[in-house]
Amino acid sequence: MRADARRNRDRIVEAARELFTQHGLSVSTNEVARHAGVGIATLLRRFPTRDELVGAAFFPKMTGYRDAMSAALADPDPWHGFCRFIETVCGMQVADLGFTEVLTRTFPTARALESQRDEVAADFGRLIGRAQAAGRLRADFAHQDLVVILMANAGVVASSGPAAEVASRRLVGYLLRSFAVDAAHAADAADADADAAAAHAELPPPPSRTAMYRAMLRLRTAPPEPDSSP
Amino acid sequence: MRADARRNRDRIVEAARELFTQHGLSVSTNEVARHAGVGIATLLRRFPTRDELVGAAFFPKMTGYRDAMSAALADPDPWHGFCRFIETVCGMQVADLGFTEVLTRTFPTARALESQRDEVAADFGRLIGRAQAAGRLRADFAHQDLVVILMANAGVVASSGPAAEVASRRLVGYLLRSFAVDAAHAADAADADADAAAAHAELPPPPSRTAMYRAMLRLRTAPPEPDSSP
DNA sequence: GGTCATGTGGAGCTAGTGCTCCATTTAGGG
DNA sequence: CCCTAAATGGAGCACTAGCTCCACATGACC
Repeated sequence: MRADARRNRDRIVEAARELFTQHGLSVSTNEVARHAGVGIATLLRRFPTRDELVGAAFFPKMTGYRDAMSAALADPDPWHGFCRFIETVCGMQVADLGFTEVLTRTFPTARALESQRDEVAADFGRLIGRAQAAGRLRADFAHQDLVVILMANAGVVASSGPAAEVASRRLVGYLLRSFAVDAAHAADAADADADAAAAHAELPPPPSRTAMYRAMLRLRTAPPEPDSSP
Repeated sequence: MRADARRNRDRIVEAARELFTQHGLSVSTNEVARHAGVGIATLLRRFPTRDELVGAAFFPKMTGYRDAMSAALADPDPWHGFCRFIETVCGMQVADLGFTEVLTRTFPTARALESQRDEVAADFGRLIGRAQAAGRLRADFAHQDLVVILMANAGVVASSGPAAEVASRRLVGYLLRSFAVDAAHAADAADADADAAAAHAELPPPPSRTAMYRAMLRLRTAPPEPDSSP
């Protein structure tokens, strides 16, 4: 790759990062090119699809996301680590309008981005397990709930403008309180899980993992029947 | 008003209702006119601003919203009424993509719509008061939290496609659990409020009412200083 | 320093938006 | 049944979007 090409590529990514952060993913391709000081053609040649541009722009942020997970798993207090992770990630959504959307979608062609997301998803299972084993996270918390949390927080961030930070904190505060095992029951510790689940059977079931994955692909239709005939 | 004009007006409102429900408020004016079988000019003459069209299209839904509040206030069990209201309204969001947005915005020029919203807001204060007095709703629940809930649920509905119903129920389940006074503390009843608030001081503060109102106006900037000099 | 593959920018295409203007049609009171 | 005020619809305006094409320029290897 020629030096000037590399330089332009970097300028495009930088411009995309800035604009996406401030205005969300809806920013037009033209505007990114203009802001980067390059022609539209240059941008389009480098990033033929929007997903690739998004992937390049948010790769560093996604690394930050993974780091938040590493920190959470390294926390000696599993429940504290769990809470910190949720708070940190929702805070990242508040600070970056584009990342808010990135966390509730999936971009299949941006492989580097998605592989980081997958790592976090895998580790999230471990984080949940530790917090539940410690008797602090309710047994009815499901892996899929992370996506629900991120979508809910995205809604608050997208709609509440300058109040986003306060409103988001409030939502996260409510949710974490709901995920925690009641203080009154905490003494029973680890083996209280079954009890807790039974006592709070009113909690509606989580969506299936595949349903949430399909949602993140922005597929608006039900999955096709595996029937071969029309 | 001539009979054919009235007929066309009704067809426009009906078309808007259908399209907004299925695809959200982003549907173009042209498309509404086409779907209604009238010219663009006819639509524009009847509804010079988008807000007026939205107002006309969602007036009946807003009446349903008010009815949900009436039913909640009529419930002999204040806590049950409170929960039913939240569940019903979030269910209305799931069933109608346009209404989802209507509930997180305000449309100052659509007076009939907004006056119904205001009534509900006023009654919501009463609903909260009753549920708190009954010792079932935590004292730290604030009036403004309704908007936060609606925005959060809107985020889930907007992003989770066919899984919206399940995901929304899950979110609402978590939230209601968080709003409830702990079963362990419930015995203390009404005068436990102060205790409950103190014991759960970790809950972040709610956004101010004016901040949320400004957010619903979709004002993306901080309020201007009341300073007269530039 | 010459050469050419590599890279560039913007004019130009299509498509869709909100909105205006005006020649034509039509309802409905007399 | 007729006549006019009321109502209509679509062509036309200015704008923005994504995306393609191609004449031109420039970096880097020899």
